[in-house]
Amino acid sequence: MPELPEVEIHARNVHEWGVGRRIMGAEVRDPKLLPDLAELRTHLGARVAGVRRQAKYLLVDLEGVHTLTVHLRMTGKLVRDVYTAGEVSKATRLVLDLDDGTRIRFEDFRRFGRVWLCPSSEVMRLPELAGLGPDALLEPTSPERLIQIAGRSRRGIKVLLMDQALIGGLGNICAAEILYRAGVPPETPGNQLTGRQAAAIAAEIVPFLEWSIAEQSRRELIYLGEPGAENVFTVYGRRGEPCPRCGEAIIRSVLGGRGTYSCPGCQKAEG
DNA sequence: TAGTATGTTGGCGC
DNA sequence: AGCGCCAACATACT
Repeated sequence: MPELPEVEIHARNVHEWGVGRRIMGAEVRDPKLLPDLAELRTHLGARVAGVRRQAKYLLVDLEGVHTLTVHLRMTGKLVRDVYTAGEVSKATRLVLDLDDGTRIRFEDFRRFGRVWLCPSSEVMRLPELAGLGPDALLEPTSPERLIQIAGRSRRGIKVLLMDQALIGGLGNICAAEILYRAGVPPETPGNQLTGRQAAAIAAEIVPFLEWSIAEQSRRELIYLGEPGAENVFTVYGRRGEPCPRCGEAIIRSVLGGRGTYSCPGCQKAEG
């Protein structure tokens, strides 16, 4: 269930596997994913010119100025295997075969993922991407901007961090972990955030993202909840466990309809 | 069995 | 307008 770090890892993987390679085969196994298979087929033979990430979107630029945009949503993954004729799992929604025998499969058992194909010049005009705020990693949020964003809203700071129109890329895990690092309670209304708190949050965003990317790059990417997954996070998914810093039990609450993990000892209200 | 799920959109009501 | 809440999407694991 990917957020910015997981999508970044996917982007790096697909870059490594695909850049300079020609896409020689495309099989859409779920028409709902990409109804216009014929359009994709017109790009067979095109080289992959580049792979980018914008917030939680993965952009595969094809030679010939078209871009394949992918959103993995909750359970999407792009995996590589060596070309084999025949069996593909039920979760496979798209198969791309490259000219060196590499096969890239889009696996997505919950089928929430989405793919778009459009001229590269129009990518950022897709309704889904047009409303995105600055990317959390590529265009770091300054304390000043965070104060500006937060000050206008009564919503909880965690909900604000997750609002893709304000900052692109942060999801439920990132928001919880960043607020834990910053020592700020997730329910703190934006307009009650102190300058110190805003500065602490802004200072933790990029370091957390870089840590998460590096940490999860060390092994095969397995989402929490999948068999064999290892929870590398400090508070997320750890209700009842002792905080490694203060020893108090991690609590779970609900904010904006999402499970929210925090440490009552380390994240105390100010002012 | 009920609860939970790292995402996003759209609707309803206050 | 802003905000909270809920359902929908579809499936698996505990």
